[in-house]
Amino acid sequence: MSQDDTADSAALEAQQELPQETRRSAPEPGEPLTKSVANRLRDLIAQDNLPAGERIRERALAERLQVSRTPLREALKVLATEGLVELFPNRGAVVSNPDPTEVQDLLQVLGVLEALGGELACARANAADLDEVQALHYEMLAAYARKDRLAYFKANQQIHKAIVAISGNASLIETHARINARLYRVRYRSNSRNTKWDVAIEEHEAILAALRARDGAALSKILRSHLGSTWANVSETFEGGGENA
Amino acid sequence: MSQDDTADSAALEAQQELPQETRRSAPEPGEPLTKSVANRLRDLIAQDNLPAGERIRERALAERLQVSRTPLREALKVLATEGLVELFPNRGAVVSNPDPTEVQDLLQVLGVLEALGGELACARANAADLDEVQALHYEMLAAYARKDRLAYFKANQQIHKAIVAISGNASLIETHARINARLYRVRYRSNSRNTKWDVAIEEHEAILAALRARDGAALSKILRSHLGSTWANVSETFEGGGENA
DNA sequence: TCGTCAAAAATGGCATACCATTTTGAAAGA
DNA sequence: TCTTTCAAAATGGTATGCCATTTTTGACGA
Repeated sequence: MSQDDTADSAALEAQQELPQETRRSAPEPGEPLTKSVANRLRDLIAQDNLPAGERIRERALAERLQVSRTPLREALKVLATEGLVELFPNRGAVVSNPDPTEVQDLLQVLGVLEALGGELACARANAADLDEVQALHYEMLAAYARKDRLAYFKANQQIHKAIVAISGNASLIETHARINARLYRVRYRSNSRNTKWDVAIEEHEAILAALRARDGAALSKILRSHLGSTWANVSETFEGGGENA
Repeated sequence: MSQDDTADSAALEAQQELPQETRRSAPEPGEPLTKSVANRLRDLIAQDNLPAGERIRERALAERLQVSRTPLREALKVLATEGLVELFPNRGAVVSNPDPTEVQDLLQVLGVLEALGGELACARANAADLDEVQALHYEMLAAYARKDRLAYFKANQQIHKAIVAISGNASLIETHARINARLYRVRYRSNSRNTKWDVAIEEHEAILAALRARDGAALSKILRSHLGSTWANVSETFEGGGENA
């Protein structure tokens, strides 16, 4: 596990900074335990704190999370529905570890979802929306300049999320987030290894331009092909080192 | 509730014939109760046997299904994740009843999913695939000729499902099915009321032609606009009689 | 040394019990 | 008659216990 050090240390960093802007340090009062546990599990999975491919022991994990098995089991069912874990009857749960084909499929779906998001965003964005995306873009450039991979990755994710959010289509937003969550770990690893940031930056410039020009068709096209580049990066990761079964 | 009779009697018919080809009469041995219960609930919801908008009593429903609350609750969490029911902390679950905006959003997403499905299907379909879709198309025409709304509806659904299935993209197939499930009830109602079958038939002819010609771009476009017609029908239903809160 | 197999331990599946919150409904007051 | 109140009932949330299945293990035999 030589060249994984970068990825792993970055993953360690991520333990403090949570994916997206989901801080779940404070479990709101009155919030059902099941929901809280599900959120915590999502974070543990995204940050690779719950080893992918390994069997999940309900009793042990329940104790670790300081809850009984009931809410934990309910949460696991939810995560299984979301595709983050797989359930094997009478044989427990395992954190999903998508193979290259699955990742490719997921990216393809994500592509058309973002394409739709971009199309709608061009039609609906107001000035504040555009400014916010622009701001996120600058944040990403800042992270790029500092070669801060984690910050870069997160800003990048937020830009795509923001564009989809502008669409105003609740179903699209939710579906996009769901697919994205399933890809999070893989893309994170890919990001921490990949060196070709330049291409992505250029594509993002084009994205910004199309959005500002409200050219829905163009933005749509760019966003879809943008995920093509993502696949190019991710697939390298697969070829490179497959340290997880 | 005058003009609802047609819809309701058709819904009654549907109680015997299950949506899609999902017959769950025989719960396989060894299948977890939670899964089985989730399946049964999906059917109950699709067929309007679980009144939309009404509060679900866990104890009562558990008794009705002859299981304890534990697997029922686990199943409800799953259905909530799928968007088929909504959970209110400490206040139980309710069968989701999408408002017009939600339906529009869902249809929009379904549109790009089917567009992608069609594109991929054109590239991957083999002779048998094409023949099967053609067969389903004829079945639909048969139902049309007999004015058998239920059969027509189901054949229609199956055609779209089949095209997406040909894509071979597992994530797409799953996401498509998930969104479709959320629209099932609404579309069913719309189908049983709507009189303009002709348009849909024509569009389906075009779909078939594009698929046979393996014209991915064309099929993609048709499928997306096809759901525009669906929205036209469904929205009428909303304007017409809103018998459910 | 390796494979087999049965007993024991561990695990997941499900039911039940108990608690906190919500809902109900009847009595009291305006 | 319409509110308000508050206690009883019902409901959802969580923990625990038991059972069936699976996994482990170590003794036995090839």
